[in-house]
Amino acid sequence: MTEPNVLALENQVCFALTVAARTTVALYKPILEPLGLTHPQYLVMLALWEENPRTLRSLADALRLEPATLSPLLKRLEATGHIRRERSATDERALQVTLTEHGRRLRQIAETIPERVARSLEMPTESLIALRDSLNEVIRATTTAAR
Amino acid sequence: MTEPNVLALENQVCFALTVAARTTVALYKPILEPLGLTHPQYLVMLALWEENPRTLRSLADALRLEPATLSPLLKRLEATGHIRRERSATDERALQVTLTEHGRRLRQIAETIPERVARSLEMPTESLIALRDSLNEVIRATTTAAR
DNA sequence: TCATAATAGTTAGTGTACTAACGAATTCGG
DNA sequence: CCGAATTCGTTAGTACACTAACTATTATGA
Repeated sequence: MTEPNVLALENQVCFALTVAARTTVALYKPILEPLGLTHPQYLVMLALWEENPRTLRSLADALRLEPATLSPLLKRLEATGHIRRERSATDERALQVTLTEHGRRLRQIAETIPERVARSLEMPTESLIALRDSLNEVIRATTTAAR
Repeated sequence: MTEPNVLALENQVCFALTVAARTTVALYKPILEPLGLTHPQYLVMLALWEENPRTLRSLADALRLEPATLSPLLKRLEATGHIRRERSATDERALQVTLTEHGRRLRQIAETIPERVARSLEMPTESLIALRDSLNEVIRATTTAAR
């Protein structure tokens, strides 16, 4: 019995994690391109389809992103006509993000995306749900540890 | 029984995947900082500790990165004294990457990292192995689909 | 009330990661 | 053996994602 190599690239969860994230995002690229969206922008749209006018801070919390990361991302979404950015009337500090008519309409097309992606992953639905739950466990552990 | 929202952010595997990758990489940051390494640079070192003089192309294949991504990354690793970059004697096109004495020595310190990270994830080893295997399944599906 | 603290975004700078276009070296077919 | 195709890296340009430092606004408390 040989000593397992704890430093072997293929044994690292973090390596599998970063590669899987990259290749999965790449899978979305040709699907999202016709909608004029990148993958992070698509996640912003998902958050807005759930709750429509919401602040940058609210989006940053939901997406687990820093406001500084989201800021230029939202400017691009405004430039492509998906959203409007305007100061909140009640709190001048807050940036209110609102879907445009175009942005709202895109939802219908987007509704077919999850199934198309799941199909190309060629994994049973239960496996994908188990994977998602396992990833959420990782997220919980990593974000509480960072406190 | 309500219709499950297929577009809900929390239901997306791709969202869990990107967040988990980001938060896990963030976990490595304070650990790798004393070694003068970022996380992608650490992965390069893992690949080099497995096989020492190897070409940029070989590294790119092992790390699943484009040569264009790896190129500036290797220049930084050379600037920090972890590796040497030189043309192969047998094929002038190939860039041979070799660990420096410092780079080789770092391996001993690095050997404690996987256990430290696994501990802070607070997940049983079998769960982590299952997660890694599941991620590798995703990688296989996404990369063969891209052919 | 008025200085101070907290909160919301923005900007600047660093480091991946990708595609596309390119130059240089090698290989291969005729 | 010589021109075309292939292969190997590099460069340029775009887009995230982060930290740190900053402005502006609102809330707090002596």
